Amino acid sequence: MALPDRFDTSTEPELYERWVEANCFTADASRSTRAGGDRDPFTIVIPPPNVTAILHLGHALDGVTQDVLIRWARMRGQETLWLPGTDHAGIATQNVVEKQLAAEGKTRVDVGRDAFLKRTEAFVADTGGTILKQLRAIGASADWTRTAYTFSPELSRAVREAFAQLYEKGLIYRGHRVIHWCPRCQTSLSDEEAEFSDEDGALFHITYRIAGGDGHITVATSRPETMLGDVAVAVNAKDPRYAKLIGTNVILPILNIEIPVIADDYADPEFGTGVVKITPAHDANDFEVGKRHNLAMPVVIDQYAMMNPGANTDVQRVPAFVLGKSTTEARDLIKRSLKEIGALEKTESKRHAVRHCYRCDTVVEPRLSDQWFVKMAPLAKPALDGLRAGAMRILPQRWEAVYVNWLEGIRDWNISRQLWWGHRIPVWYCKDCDPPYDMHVSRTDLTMCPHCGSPVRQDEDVLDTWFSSWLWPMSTLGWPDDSKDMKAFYPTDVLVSGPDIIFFWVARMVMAGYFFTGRSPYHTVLLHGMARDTEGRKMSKSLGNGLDPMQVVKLYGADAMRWTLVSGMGLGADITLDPNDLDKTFATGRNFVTKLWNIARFLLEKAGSAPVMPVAEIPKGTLQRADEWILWRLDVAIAECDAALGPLHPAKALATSDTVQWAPDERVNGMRLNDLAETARRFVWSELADWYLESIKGRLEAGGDDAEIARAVLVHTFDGALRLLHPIVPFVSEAVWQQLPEGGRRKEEGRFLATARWPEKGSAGNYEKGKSFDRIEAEFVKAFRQMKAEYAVPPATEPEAWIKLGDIFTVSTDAEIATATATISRLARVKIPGSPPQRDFVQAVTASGHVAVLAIGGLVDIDKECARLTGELTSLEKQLSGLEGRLSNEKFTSKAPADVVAAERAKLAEWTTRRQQLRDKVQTLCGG
RNA sequence: GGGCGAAUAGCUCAGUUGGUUAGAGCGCCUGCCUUACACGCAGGAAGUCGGGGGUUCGAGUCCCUCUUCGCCCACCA
Repeated sequence: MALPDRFDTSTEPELYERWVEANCFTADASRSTRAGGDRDPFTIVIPPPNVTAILHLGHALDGVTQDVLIRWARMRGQETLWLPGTDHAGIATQNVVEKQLAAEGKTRVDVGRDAFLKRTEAFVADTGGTILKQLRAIGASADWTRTAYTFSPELSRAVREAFAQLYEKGLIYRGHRVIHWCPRCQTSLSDEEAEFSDEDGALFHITYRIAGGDGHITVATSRPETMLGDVAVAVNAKDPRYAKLIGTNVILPILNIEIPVIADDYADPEFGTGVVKITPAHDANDFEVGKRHNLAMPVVIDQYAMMNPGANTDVQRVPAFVLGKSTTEARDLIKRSLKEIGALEKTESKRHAVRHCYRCDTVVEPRLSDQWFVKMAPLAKPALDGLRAGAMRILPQRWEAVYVNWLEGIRDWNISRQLWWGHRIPVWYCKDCDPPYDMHVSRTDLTMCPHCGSPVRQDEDVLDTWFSSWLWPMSTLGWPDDSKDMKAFYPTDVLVSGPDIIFFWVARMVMAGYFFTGRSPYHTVLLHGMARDTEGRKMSKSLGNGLDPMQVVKLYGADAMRWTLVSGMGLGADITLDPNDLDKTFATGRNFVTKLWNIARFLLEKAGSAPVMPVAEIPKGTLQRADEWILWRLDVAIAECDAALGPLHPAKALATSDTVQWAPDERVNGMRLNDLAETARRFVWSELADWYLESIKGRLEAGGDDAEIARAVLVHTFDGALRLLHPIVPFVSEAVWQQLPEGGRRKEEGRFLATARWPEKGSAGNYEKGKSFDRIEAEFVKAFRQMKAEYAVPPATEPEAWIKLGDIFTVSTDAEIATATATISRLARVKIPGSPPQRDFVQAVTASGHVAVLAIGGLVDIDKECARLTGELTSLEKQLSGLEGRLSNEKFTSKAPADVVAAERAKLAEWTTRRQQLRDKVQTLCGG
């Protein structure tokens, strides 16, 4: 059957549907060895994208990486599960819907909580999940029968269970403190959600007069507007400048009220003036100081970051001239006012880190409020121990330090959000009960108080989105139930993600895994890099430098994109792509896919589709040297691909055991997808297509038994190549594989390459002998081609003479090759041998054992050829003398490993021979 | 203020525990539309591996230092 000229990428979706219909991606829990089956499980849970997200390049990178691993594991015969799903994405989704409302001139408060939730649900039902369809388009071989959603009833149940368990063990508590508050989103944020960025600001030096005395002290602050909430100034007790002031009062400018000077180690004598103003309600550190000294905590900034009096305001602390102004306006007004009353000593400009909301980039306001927290230190310990014990590894390994550092300094996690879209906190309050019965944590909804029967009301807040995400590897498999999937697939194997969510997600999942199941949820964390543009900027929607993966799929096909991404990205390294030149950026992948397709076209057109004999059944001795060579190269490629991907599991991981441990020497092995790409490419293109395929053209045309052998070897090796390539380019490899002639292993397997077996080295025999073909390639063909190009031999020149060199191709000793080389050199004296085009080379290595030599006597430039040969000889002699020096150096021979020395000795012999050959050549051609 | 990463051919990047003459893709030059492939074939040019020291028989690889970029963390007002 003839294939079309090009791989029609518009057929990719059809192929995908066929895989799905054949259940290629559906995992069977009962086949897992953990559930009594006969296949080791291999599981990856997808980092769930936001339910309303559209696929961007980051997702594509993440998805393709996982898919390569998943497809590889599947071919390795594992019971493979890639569990897909989405995240309800509390703040992000709520923001989108709020924006829609804003466009209609409404706020969420206008529509009310219930209506807002209905609307958001409808919005998610309508637009959500787009990204999952897009993942199909890039070939993601996920098990869609298990698609999960963090806000589904099942996962919501897991969330409540987790909350309840943590609460019951005293690890969840309600705290009153200063937290990060986003005035736009109107919610608190965790430390991780409030991201730092450096901004130009100023340090204001403000004079506080000493009450009832002379003199003043100077306070430095970057946020003068908060002085309205000052209740004290702090100095360090060890600071001699201020020691005698401790216990006295100073006068807070503008408000003209007296506040005490207190001693606290928080004041750093080295920084600024050594005096710190204390605003307990609007700064997390000041809050701690305030608690230590039992200070009042007047609120002067409201939830919208406006200057307004709030709780604990003992006097009218917000004067009319700033009342109702934003903090930024207020900063200016206060500054002006301080200047007027002569209290502003100076301002110095300074860059400082300002926290921003990670969702809307609004400057975060520290705010005093009641929130729910998770006590993290007890959870962090097993996660640290697990990594140290080798139960888990992070690749690239340098990120392990980041993980450890964060866990060691971990702080309690604020998990309550003042949002509507999310898991409502499963706490009910009873008005009629006295403490401690006023608060009830429940796994089921409560309508009445379990103690007094009074009506109860549920906590208004919802949980941080990440509180559901951190359960993902368990909740998606059925936890808290002892489900079939939990048994069969938990713990999972690899987690693939970007390093930007180590804290948000990766580390927290490990903590949850240990706390709720006693085990790490995965043994390997693979962190890939990010996509950047040619200026090194991270690709993002806001910068407008994004690159739409769907556009790439449309233009070049999913495989071309996958190939470009995989082959272009080293372990953990960022990838640079040019969003303005897609043709150039994806040329690598597009060209490769086309090449693969064309090899298949050749195979089907020239070798036909009749069944071939299994290579292992070909009688010994009937294989040509080139056959053995390509079979040997396939084995080499298989070994290199296996090394690139490394072990599927730690060697010490027993499917049914609770202990998993990476040995130190295997801990950094594998996961080098770009090496897989490079090796497979080299094999199929540089070796199979460029050399082997060219060499058998004549044999195929000649027909007969030898043609059958060539066909069998061609089909076998191309089949092997397709298997190695399939994880990276699933579509084209599958499409081509479907057309391959029947024969050998393929016949016994299923209908899909997607579920065919990963090739094994040496499966068809031992072809080490094929190595000698390398010598032919290097010694003769290349030399011919070079000379031909150098002397500009017209390609159409007909071979004038055929020289019988059959023995050259049936022997491989150095001496015999030397003889052949000399023969050709002698000929060069009168007739320069130019290489034939590849087609002719084919004839050279067929059974005829002929080499074509072109007669171009008139073009011979003996001087030029002599110069070239002499140069080569000089260079070789130079290298040889270095080698001789090394080998006569006793230090080298005694200290270097034996195999290195042996290799050098072998090289010496080889080079010496080559030197002799070159000398002979020079002698013959140039007359000495 | 700490920590991490990057610096290798014009461009984008590989180079696993130190060990042949440092590789690939794209681009470039020469010649080819050779009956699978011009998204291709053959040949070629191109790198003092950021600078400087050091360890070693041997350094792109290990140590120190400097320079330039990038990232993360941190309660310094």
